[in-house]
Amino acid sequence: MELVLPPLARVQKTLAVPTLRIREENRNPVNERGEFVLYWMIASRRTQDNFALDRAVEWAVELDKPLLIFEPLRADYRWASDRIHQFVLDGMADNSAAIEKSRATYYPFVARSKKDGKGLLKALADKAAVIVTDHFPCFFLPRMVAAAAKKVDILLESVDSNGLLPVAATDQIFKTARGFRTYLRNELPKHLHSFPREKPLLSLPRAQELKTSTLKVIRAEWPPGFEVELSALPIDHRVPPSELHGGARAAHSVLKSFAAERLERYDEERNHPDAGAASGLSPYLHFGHISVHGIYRKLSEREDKDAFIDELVTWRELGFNMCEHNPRYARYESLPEWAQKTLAAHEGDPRHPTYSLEELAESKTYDEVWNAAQRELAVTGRMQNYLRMLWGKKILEWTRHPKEALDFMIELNNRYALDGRNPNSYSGIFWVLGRYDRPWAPQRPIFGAIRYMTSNSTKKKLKLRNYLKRWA
DNA sequence: ATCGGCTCGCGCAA
DNA sequence: TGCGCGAAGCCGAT
Repeated sequence: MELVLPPLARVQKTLAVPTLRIREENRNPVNERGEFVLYWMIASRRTQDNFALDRAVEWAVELDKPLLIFEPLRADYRWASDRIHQFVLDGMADNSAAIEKSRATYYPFVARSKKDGKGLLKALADKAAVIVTDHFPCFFLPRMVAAAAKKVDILLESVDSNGLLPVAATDQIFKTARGFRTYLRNELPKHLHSFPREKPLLSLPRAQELKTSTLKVIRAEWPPGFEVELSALPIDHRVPPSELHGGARAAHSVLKSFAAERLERYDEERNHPDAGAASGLSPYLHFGHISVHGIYRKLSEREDKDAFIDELVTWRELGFNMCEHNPRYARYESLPEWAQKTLAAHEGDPRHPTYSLEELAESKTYDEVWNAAQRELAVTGRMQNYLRMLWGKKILEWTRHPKEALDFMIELNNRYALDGRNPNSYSGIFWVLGRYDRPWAPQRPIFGAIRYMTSNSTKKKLKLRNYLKRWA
């Protein structure tokens, strides 16, 4: 049975940010003489339904200081590309428009070189009273926040705006969706009372706005802005921008069309590429352009919401649970025992053909279904959900070792997928190798007891004629 | 089109 | 200790 959640109207709500979501990243004091509260926006890149922003507003009210929202985009992280940059830049334009209308000040910053931006956070911190940032338990973000916490002299808090369940609610690592679902049924009602504000910027105090002179020197050294020539940046230009427009505005229009046109068909048709019943929200969730709370707020009254809510909450937050509590979430060794054992028993099985990473990247296999899925990924930054599973299973079949399959899946997914570098991407990739799954008979070459999938069965089972034509 | 068999760890009931 | 059951499996029998 799915996870069934109540309509929000039936939930009594409070506005304070729950302490479970707040973590002190260092033991430094608040600087009462600081000129502003600094919100360092790194994952929840939005101005609505954002506990971290709410927390920053709480500080601004308490200290009666202005709020500075600093949203940086680095160039030096792995997989930085035109595609990822364009999506984040789209989001910055929306954030700029929203913050312009408020009492807060916006400081978007796009690094022009790999070293550009070094020292900027510290420079801002030296003028600030307290820093609030986002807690995102994946990719390079936890390391970056920990390093920053050491470097600054004031209190740095990170706030978890990831899910309906705060990641700190439990230390338990769930091995199955079923177990997690059972846990959520009991636990989630306790957390639905705390919702982030729909319009937190309206709650800012009347405090004097930030004086332009305060940031004069800093602005001179690190010019703010989000209008930038992508070709001039030291990022991967092989991965072109997606046709998909990023940002909170686009995110809400996708949510609107999903609610109006696709949700009612979602349960029945989500697996069929030709049906176009997917939500399309995953890229926006990844970059924080929309939140699970905002989505739940919009859909909670719908009677046909359960199948989607199970994806959005049970499956999505299962991945956050893993990344938060198992720092080795991206390692082969984090697979369940039975999976490692059965894959090891078949290490010596012959594989043919095998493909190189770049042959796969360029869709140069013999398999038309697989090539289509990979082409969709490479061109759009997305891949139909059922095909993602088949995509991974075939990579396992076509590589020399399951560890190479894992490396290739991570590389291709993080390079091309807008929603790569995210807990859910790792769940999907590791599911291919047995995580959250069970053994399946009969034992097969290469796979052992790992669930086996084939392109022929997929073709029989799914409506994908148009999809194949489109990506041929 | 639908069904059973394949297989095993987890979590709950007893 | 036993038992039901699990993200979307595959295959062959009916």
